[in-house]
Parts: sequence; C-alpha cells; structure tokens
Amino acid sequence: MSREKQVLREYISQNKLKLTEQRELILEAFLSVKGHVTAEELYQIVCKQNPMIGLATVYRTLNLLCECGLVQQRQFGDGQTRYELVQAHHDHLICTKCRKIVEFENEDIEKIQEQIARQHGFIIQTHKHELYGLCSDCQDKEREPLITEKQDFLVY
Amino acid sequence: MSREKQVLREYISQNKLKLTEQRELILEAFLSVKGHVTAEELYQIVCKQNPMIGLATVYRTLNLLCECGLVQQRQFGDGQTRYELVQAHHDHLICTKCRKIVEFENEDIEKIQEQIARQHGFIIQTHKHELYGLCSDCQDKEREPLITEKQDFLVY
DNA sequence: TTAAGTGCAAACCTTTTGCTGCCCC
DNA sequence: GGGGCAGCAAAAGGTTTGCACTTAA
Repeated sequence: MSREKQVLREYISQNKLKLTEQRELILEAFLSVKGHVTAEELYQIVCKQNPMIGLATVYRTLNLLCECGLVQQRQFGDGQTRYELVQAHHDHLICTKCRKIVEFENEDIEKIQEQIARQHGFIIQTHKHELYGLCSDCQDKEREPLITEKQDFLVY
Repeated sequence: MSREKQVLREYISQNKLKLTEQRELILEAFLSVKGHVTAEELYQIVCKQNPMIGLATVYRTLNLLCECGLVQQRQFGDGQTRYELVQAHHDHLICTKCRKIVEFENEDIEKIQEQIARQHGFIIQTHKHELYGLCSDCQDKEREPLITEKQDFLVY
C-alpha cells in the first residue's frame, strides 16, 4: 500500500472518520495523475471508473486530503484552485501565454527565506513561489512590450 | 498630480478610452489605502464619497488599472482577490493565524530567480513569493504540531 | 446501531456581462 | 454626435451546503 493511503487511513482512524470506497478511489485517481489537478479534472477521471461519484464528494475528499497534509492547494491566477501532492518541496515557473507549468527547486532561496522569516519573527509553515513569464516557445511567437498587452495572468 | 493619475490618463488617451469621474475617484480611493485591498473593501470606501458608484464599476476600474500596469492582483488563499499598487517590488509574509501581512524585499532572491528562469528558457514578467507561517504574536498563543490542525490557509 | 458520508440540487460568493441610458471627447 | 461608460441586475463559474438516504465501524 502506498504511503499516501497509509497516511489517509491513519488520519481517518485517528479522527473517527470513515474509509469509504469513494475516498480510496479519489485518492488513487489523484495519485495517478502527476502535477496540478483541478477538482473538475479529477472528477472527470474518477467518473470514468465510477460514474456515480459526485463532484461534491471530490471537493470534500480533496479538502480531507489537505487536512491530513497529503495535498496542497495552489492558485496560479486562472480562476481555479489546483491541487498538488505534497512531496519534496518545489516551486513553479508558469508561462503566461501557453500556461505551461515547470517545477523547480532551489536550496539557496529556501535558506534566504528562513533568514527573512527569522528577521520578522515568523516561523514558516509553508510557502509559494511562482515565477510568471514567457517560455522559450512562446517568446518566439510574440515579442510585444509587456505593458501594452492585456495581462491575462493578472486579470483573473 | 500624482504619478499614478498621470499614468492612467496617458493609458486612457492612448487607448481611446475615457477619463470619467468614477475612474478618478476609484483611483484616488485606491491610493488612499495602503496595502492589499479587496474589490469589496474599495467599494465600501468609494461609496462613502459617492454612493451612486456600483461594484461592477469598481471591478472594471481595477481591471483597467491592472491593464495599465499600476495595480497587481494577488491571491493569498482566503478566497478573494486582493489588489495592490505596483511600486518597488516586494513579496509577502502572511501569518496563517491572524492574517497579518508583512512585506519584504530581497535582492539575492531576485537574482537567483532570474538565473532559474534562464536555465529553463523563461523570460520573467513578474513573480509571486509568499511565505506562510506564524508571526511572533501568534507563536506564543499556539504551539500545536502543524499536521494535526486544520490548515485553514490551504483549505480555501 | 448510529454517526459519518454520499449524491443531488440548491445555495453561495466573487467576479463578469448584457443592456439601456448617459456623458466625455 | 457617437462610442465608450455607468448602474443595475442577471449570469457565470467555482465551491460549499442542506437534506434524505446509505454505509462503514
């Protein structure tokens, strides 16, 4: 059994919740896709295996998975929440044109963050670090000055 | 006249838009509050001066201000969009308990970001960097392990 | 047995849009 | 004078919730 299933089972038993078929199915479907899924996308995947599952259950289960620390929410500015497996920490590069998402990690930044937090008396629990720009493919297609184009990624 | 008013006027005349009383009033109100306002908050402020202005106009004007590069949107995970004046770039420390928001800047991080983007072939347009944690006040009040408490800041 | 979970539909909240009349340029 | 704007209300889109029924423990 995967680590994630174990964590979920433990959280469920510790909190007097119940392990249902739906919850296991949704977790499995979530694990089967890598990356940053929306609730709707996950719902579509789950539906193929069990068309009886409702969107509300997907939302409720995703929130449960957040509560037990397996999943984190992200908002990349396109109006919907994306859910992501909590693994080794990483951050994101997002292309504002084609919406490609690239993950990156950088230890130096993590260290500086800790330092900044300490200076302000904070203890960091988590962080989000997103770089928005044009990926190499999209740079070639368009070279207009930033300020003149409608900045979709900020407008949502 | 403030720099911001000038930028707005220029953007408006260049794009064959119109400078209305409402737009000027909303910009002024926006400038009068520092920090990270929601559309609703700004609407409340504007209403005190001119109760005839509608919420839709506030949204439309905020989007206009984003388009002309004066304002940026931010989502700190509490379910609503916040608008912030684009000034010297800075990032945010957010207390997950009392929701205090502290701004910070760090040149080293900016440099590393550029480097990371270059490695992935990206050209950065903007970025968001948010550290979530407990501020010094809230650390004293609560010292429970993270994983066992409901992570409100992630759930929204 | 019974408290928690599910599906469904309705409610909610924030943000956008259609429309009609208005006003800046 | 004409095209963009404002106000209003309705729509939209994502997420949550109330309810009656079902099911895990």
